[in-house]
Amino acid sequence: MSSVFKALSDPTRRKVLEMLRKGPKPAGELSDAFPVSKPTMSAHFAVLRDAGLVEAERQGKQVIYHLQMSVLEDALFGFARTFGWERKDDARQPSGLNPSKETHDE
Amino acid sequence: MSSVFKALSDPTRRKVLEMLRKGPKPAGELSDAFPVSKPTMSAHFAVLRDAGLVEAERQGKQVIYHLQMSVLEDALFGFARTFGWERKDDARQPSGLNPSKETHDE
DNA sequence: GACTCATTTCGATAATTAGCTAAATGTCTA
DNA sequence: TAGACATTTAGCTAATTATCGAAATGAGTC
Repeated sequence: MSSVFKALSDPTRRKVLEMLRKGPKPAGELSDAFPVSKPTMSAHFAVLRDAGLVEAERQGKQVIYHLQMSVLEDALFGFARTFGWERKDDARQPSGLNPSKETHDE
Repeated sequence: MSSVFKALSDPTRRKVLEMLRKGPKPAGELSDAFPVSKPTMSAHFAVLRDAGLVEAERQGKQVIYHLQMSVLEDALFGFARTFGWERKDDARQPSGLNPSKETHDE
């Protein structure tokens, strides 16, 4: 959970996630949208990957990044829920499913 | 917005916010709940203050910290909304009120 | 196999962070 | 005003972060 919020604490990374909202995109296309070097963007991707917020899929020469909505969802609303907030259309699995979903804090 | 997520990226600070959920508490009482020094906790409070997530009120010798729910709410759901999620009982002000509410990103 | 393209890894640097102890500040009480 | 108490500031260190250019890797193409 910390790693997700850490990932979200950078505006570049938040914008990357927003770009991926519309669908998977190659690293290069994402990188081109920001005024920093490719290696720097690659480091940002690594932070997002480590937080589980995106997944990388090699496709020929390119690496395609996919947004993992559920991870974002779980962190955001999991935390919000401890403050008594709920989201509309809460369609979480009834408990019993989702065996070891790493819900623990830290 | 970055500063809020940065503040939330530390488990100690998240737990402080959760403790404050039940009501305002003095710095000392909050500090005693964690296995780190008072100065370290004071630094955590400063991060939370700078993010606007808490406010400090001097009351005699003590400093009482108050949770600013609305700031947490705005950051969490403001971001969630860019992903198409909504919160139950969304009672935000109809637009036109809340003149310069600092909604800009970064 | 050599070239090119897309991306990541390496190695470096500057800035930020979390933590500590010791010292300073602010406020009440005797 | 001298203590005592609650908290913060100062000064330090070790670890992490964001950034870069250069080099390495992986995958297709000629």
